[in-house]
Amino acid sequence: MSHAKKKSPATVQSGLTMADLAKLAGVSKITVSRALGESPLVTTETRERIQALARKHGYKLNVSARNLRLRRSHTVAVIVEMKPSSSRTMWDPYPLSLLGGISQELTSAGYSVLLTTRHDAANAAVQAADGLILLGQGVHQDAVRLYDRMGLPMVVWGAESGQDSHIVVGSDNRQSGISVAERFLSIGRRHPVFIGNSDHPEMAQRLHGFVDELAGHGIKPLLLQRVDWTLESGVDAVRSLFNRKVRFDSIFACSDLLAMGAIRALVELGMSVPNDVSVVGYDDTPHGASFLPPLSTVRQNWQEGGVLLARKVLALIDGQPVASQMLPTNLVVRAT
Amino acid sequence: MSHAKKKSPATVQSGLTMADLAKLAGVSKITVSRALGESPLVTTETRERIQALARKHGYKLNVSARNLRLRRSHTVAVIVEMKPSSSRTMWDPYPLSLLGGISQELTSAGYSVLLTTRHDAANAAVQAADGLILLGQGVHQDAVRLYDRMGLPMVVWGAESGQDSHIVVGSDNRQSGISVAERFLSIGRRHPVFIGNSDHPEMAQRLHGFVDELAGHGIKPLLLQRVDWTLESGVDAVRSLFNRKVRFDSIFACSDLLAMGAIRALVELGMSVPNDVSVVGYDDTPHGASFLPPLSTVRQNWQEGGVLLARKVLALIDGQPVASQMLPTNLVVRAT
DNA sequence: CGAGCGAATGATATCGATATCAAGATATCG
DNA sequence: CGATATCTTGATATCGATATCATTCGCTCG
Repeated sequence: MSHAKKKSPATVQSGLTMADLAKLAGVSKITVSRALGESPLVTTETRERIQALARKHGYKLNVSARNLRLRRSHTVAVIVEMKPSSSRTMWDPYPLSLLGGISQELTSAGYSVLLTTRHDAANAAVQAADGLILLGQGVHQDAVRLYDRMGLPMVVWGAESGQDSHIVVGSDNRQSGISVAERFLSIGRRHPVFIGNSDHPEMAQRLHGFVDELAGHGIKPLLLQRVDWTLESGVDAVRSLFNRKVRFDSIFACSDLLAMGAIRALVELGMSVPNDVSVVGYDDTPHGASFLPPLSTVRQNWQEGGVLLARKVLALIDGQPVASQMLPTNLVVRAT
Repeated sequence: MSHAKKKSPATVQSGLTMADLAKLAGVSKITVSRALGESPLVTTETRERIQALARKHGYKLNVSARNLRLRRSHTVAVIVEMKPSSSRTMWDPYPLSLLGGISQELTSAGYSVLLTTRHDAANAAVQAADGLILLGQGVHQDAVRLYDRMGLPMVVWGAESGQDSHIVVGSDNRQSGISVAERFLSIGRRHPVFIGNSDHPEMAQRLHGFVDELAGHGIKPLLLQRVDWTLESGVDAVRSLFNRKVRFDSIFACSDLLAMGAIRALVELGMSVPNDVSVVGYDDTPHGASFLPPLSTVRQNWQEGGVLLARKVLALIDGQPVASQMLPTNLVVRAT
């Protein structure tokens, strides 16, 4: 019966199995499996013969079958927080760069990248994943905890919260805050303002670094809480400072958009950047570099972050010990 | 022998199979399969009983096993062109929005989204996919052809080239060009300039629409070829126009960055926007909306595009007839 | 020269789900 | 009331790869 499968080789879309290859090579299935799997159990000669045969006939491994037998999916699920509207995350470039790094690293390790949004993550395929990478979960610590309970190897992009059981990879937000503070101090600024959302873990870290470093010099910055990271929000923030007649000479904004908005408002209000007020943004977006005046900002290395995220999950899957890690950032000093 | 598997239910990580469920319910595996698969072949009563049991014990379908048996992967591979450096595609927001739409639609149809970069696409998992979606392949028609040969259902984001065998979904670039032309004509502009890369299929379509519509009014726009879509490139373009003493009164730039660069150069050269020169950009980036003056631009609906891409692949996989489709764009008239 | 050893290969069972066909239970009809 | 149609369930084979144990063959060494 099983010999009755006479598929015309070109008709059926590459329906070549190991059994077929085995017959062609005059060996058994298992030998084919070993030959293709670089097992040392077969002669170099047979291995090469079979590999050549496989190449010639365009043999393709059936991933499902292998995964079934091996009881692993060779898949890492990447869960991205994507809000449906034009909110920040949706427009921000960073997930894509991160994704690039992740995809590159995982694929070259023979893993697949399964992309899902937070809402869909109950998916059977996600639950079958060998590991999990969470992106953009910043505000949703509860979501993180939810996935944590799935018991899978998991790495999260974001800020270290100290109390979490999972591995975190992110930019060194705290150090960023310190660097900006140092910069402000070095150019003699004494009345700094921080614009951002302190409820957001990553921004909170920046704030802490900023505050702590300044405190060492007896300076207490003003926190201007802003939930939106839009340009308008930056404009608005500076106006409110002005209306409240607050004295300030430097601004650390948590996004380039906020920073540019702030600068615009400053200029409108007759102040000079950077003479009267220094401004530093965050993210090093292309707009910032071309802004007038060119924006000083903090740059994160997304690509490398993605690679690191991937390496950590793989190590976890492999049972190796893994630690959280924060990537250094660069303070890019331009004109502001 | 096969009865010897006594796994302690809590120890093994959710190692519950249909066979286990069957034993618990006192039925056969196949009945469980049918009950969970909403098959009409089982009584409503048993179906519900088994579903409840499955929920209670946290049963999880083994995707590999099902895919193996069904000879399909229930997976659509999304191949994204991601250049390693800080090139446009890397930073552009659009792939993420597209990805959002794709992921949403595919996941809710029970499919998985396999993310890969162009380089990794020889991957076994990709070749096992039931369908392919290509993003950001704009310039690389050769790449498209390569995947086309895999013989999988395939949908490409981009511009319709007329000679291709595959399905294309994209924004109606040609209509966009027409709309901008109409706009320029309606406000009495007679010396329009197009800034962009005519080698890029999507931009070429915009150019054609633009040129054709203007030709109907006896006007021939000037094409300013620019490979980079940066702000600097826009500045540079306008300067070169100025140096060549070209007369112009309107600019259609193929990206918001180009447009903003152009405007900056215009202002520097003492011209007024929009009094002397009208400018329209492309993409409706958040920066553009907040630009001073607020940028007029063409908006594409990425999210919807993603959903549409997904629906088309699914239809193709399903064997239904499918046609290419171009999504309408919106000309957002602001101050420029 | 035969026991014993290692290298290379193979036969079989198995991973977990579903298609197919068979069979038992129940209902319907003349 | 018996026969056939319908409904529900089950036994078995199967998808394609790999782990395990068995087997074959050639070779070394006492």
